[in-house]
Amino acid sequence: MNKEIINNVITRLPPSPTGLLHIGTTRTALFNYLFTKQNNGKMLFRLEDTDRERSKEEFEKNIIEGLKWLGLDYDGEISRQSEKTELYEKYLEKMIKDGFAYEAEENKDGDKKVIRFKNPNKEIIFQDLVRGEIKFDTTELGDFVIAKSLSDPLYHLAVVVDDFESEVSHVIRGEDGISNTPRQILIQEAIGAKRPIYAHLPLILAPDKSKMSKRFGAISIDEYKEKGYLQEAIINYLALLGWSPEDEQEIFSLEELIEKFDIKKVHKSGAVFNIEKLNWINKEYIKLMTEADFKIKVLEFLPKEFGNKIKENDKLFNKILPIIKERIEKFEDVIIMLEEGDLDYYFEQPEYELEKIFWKDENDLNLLKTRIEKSIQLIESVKEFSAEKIKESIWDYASEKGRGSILWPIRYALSGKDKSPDPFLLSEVLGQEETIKRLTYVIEKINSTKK
RNA sequence: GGCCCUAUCGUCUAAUGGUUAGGACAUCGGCUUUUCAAGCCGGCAAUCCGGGUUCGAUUCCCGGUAGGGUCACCA
Repeated sequence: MNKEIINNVITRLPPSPTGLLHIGTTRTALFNYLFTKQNNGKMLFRLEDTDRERSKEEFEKNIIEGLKWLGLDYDGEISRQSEKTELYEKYLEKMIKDGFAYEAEENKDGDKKVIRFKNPNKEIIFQDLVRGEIKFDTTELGDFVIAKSLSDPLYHLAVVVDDFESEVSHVIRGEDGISNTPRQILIQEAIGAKRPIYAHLPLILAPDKSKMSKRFGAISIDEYKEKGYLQEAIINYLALLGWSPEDEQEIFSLEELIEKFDIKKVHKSGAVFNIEKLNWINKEYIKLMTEADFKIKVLEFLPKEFGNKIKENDKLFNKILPIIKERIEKFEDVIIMLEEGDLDYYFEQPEYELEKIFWKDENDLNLLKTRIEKSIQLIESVKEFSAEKIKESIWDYASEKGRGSILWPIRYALSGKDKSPDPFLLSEVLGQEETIKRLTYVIEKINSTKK
């Protein structure tokens, strides 16, 4: 890694509060953050809320809290464009005075006027950190509108003034900002602002390769949070969309990303968002969680009623936790486990039909009874009730009779499910007493059918 | 449609003017103590097409095609 530290880096995060924190905005924020941190720079945060109709306080809050949750901290105070109309007015007046802008009738019959930029109609060439040289003939842009009135500035004007006033050195934004760049450069030249260095990031694409939109399910960070994705996993996954390290490492802490990220190695083409890979990464992070953290998170996702049941059986719950950990890739899956009845049987004797307890096409009740009785005997003899010891006690017998013939019924008696953890682990978790109780229950069931 | 951008397995990607084109996710198969999960091992799978430059191109150039972005008194 021989990237040189760039001095006086100032980047910015300019979301407009017209929607929830978007996954694309987040990725842009992340790349800005990584670039800024590795150069010891500052990342400014400003809300582009010049559109008062669409800007909402709830979105503002959502974006700020989302970034905080992800750990993407910005420097300094939040700046709001809606609070700086005098500033823009000053620039507008100057531009008009200098002949770079003019007031114009909006339409033939309009009594309303707008302020247009006087387009010099020239070719703009700019260097992009990820794309190289980009050329643009601004003629086709015409005299575009930069403000509805002196006190009502529009996006392009506000962006340029703000970046200039706050001495932004690097503009790192999505590829959809490329076509805005020539306009903004034109305005920069008109107000005598220095041109920042641009880097346009490839877009995150929906599976059909189009820009991520509402058509694609989850696009707000909130939704991922609600589904039980961890912030580290989201960050990690997003970092790998459009960038890759020099080696084949896949799991990174934020610190490692800051160290290894290289904006010059950002790709040019868009990347399809792949939930499967996110799931995998999330699971990797779940594996890394401490038991205590994992427990808190599971409890957070479980319904209250079930949570209460668990609290009364804390020791049992602690034993189930590793089983849950192995089976989920995001915390929402805990709810699925619960709904599918994969949690209940730890806490209460499961109900099931006796026929289901037979291994494959066996069907001899007497034989089953004998085997269960023998199994009970063996399990009763276990002193140290661990999965390993339980297995030892019953292994020879099971091998002799056919493992499925013995182990399936035991497992079924304990879980009442076609699918579950293995019988030894189940026994250990339930404890010797409960295990024997559930096996005895089978005997009772057999006896009652015989009558 | 104009302008701009892009093009390696299904997806994220690595690499190089000469490689068996590598990895990860997904998928398929096997193993691991009966089912499941996890784990381990293995398989399938890609350089968009056509020219040119070159001894040699996936890599460089041009064209085509395809995909995407953008064309507001939104940001």
